[in-house]
Amino acid sequence: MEIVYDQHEKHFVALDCIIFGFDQQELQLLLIKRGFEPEQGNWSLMGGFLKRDESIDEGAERILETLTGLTSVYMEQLYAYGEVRRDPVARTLSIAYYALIRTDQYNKDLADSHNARWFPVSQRPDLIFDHNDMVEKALARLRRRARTQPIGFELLPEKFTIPQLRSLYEAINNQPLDHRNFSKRLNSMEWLVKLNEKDKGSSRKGAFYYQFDQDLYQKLVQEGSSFDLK
Amino acid sequence: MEIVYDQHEKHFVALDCIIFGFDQQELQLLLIKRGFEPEQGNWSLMGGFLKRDESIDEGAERILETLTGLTSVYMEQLYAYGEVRRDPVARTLSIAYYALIRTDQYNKDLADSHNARWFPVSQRPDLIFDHNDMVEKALARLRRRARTQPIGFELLPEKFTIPQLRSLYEAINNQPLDHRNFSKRLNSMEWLVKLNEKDKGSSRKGAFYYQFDQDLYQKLVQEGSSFDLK
DNA sequence: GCAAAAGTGTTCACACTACACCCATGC
DNA sequence: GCATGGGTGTAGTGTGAACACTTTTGC
Repeated sequence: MEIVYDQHEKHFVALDCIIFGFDQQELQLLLIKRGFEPEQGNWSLMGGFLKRDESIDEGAERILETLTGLTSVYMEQLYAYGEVRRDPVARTLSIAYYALIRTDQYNKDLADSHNARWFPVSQRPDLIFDHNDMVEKALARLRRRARTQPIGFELLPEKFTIPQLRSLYEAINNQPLDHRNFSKRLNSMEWLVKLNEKDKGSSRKGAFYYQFDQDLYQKLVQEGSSFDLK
Repeated sequence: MEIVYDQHEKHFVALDCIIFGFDQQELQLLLIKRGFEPEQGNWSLMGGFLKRDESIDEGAERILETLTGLTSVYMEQLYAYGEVRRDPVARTLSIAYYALIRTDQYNKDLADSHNARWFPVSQRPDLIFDHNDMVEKALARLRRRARTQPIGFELLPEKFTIPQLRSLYEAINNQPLDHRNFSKRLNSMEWLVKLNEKDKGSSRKGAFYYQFDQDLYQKLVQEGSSFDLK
């Protein structure tokens, strides 16, 4: 059957992952040091080639798992990069995905074995090929998404405090937020579940833990309410 | 040099175009009737295969030009589709693009020769493969973009009236707009240039023509102002 | 003079912003 | 008792939504 397409050319298709994390201070990026030419020794995104028997989503998940050991992670397709000479070795398309992971849950040994390291996004090194473009686009996308969809929680532990969440949003948008207004907005969100437990890590008084109620959120969305968190 | 990638598989890469137009009444979609198997006789998006010596953007432009004769059209990459069996003939990725064209400017003979036809988006036929998904995603993207970027003008003639523009926005969002509020908002936009000329086509009184001042808009954006048109 | 669409102004309510004070606790 | 971060309340302002009337012109 494939014969009818045989007049057309085939292409290498890579998948590159922009992996974001949060260390309670700054937004972080997981990068790998290339162990092979070209660009050996330089930093790049984690990537790999698409296989015949996997969808592109599956391919991206496989690559993320190879580096971090994680599955069931928030991941979203970012953009397809297809300049003719973007890869100097051979014509290769790349479909970029970005992922949000919890920095305390990935497999450090795996990451080490790939020479991976976390960098604060604000101090990331120059990357190979068009990977800098990818990171910038991912950042822009993350900023927009964090505003309109409840994805920030993917970067925090299950239980988090409001100051932690605020700190995350400050890191994502790289600007300070008024803590009273932020709390006020959050407290008006029905899907935010207050727990009877405090985090004493960052203050004497302690801050209450909260959880995101995914099910309730879904229900509220279906009823027409929407997420908007500046 | 290509040898280092030879262990990896190559893939067919298609480009599919969601082509939007506006007939002053409804948002339209340019579709083609398949002249070959599989799915012969069914409706689909205009598509084609990526060539070795063109970028994916160039490929999408080529395919649009093949059908419409148009170049320099507003086009944006939408999404990459890569389910393993999305194309029953052979494993083929598709990168979808959407385009906004002026329905009075395309080459009708070319379109006819491809068995193309305009459909109101609300009455579009069922499409082959995953093309329905593509159209839905394109519609969602168009709605969002039209709000935050001045791309609606791409669907109107150079000179347009405020009622025309409103009608376009009503068509895009499929909901009526208050004409006083719409005018008020528009009139507060500096980049809207009022001409000394009226369109008498749709009323006795006639409506003034306007133009979009691209240069001024760019300048205003750089000064930090932003576009927001509900 | 009347029908049909274009154009303009006002009011109201809500949401966002800015801003200041009290609370709980460990040392 | 004091320093540190957590938590709450209020007043002012600007933006968006609702809504009604006048204008122009061809017939």
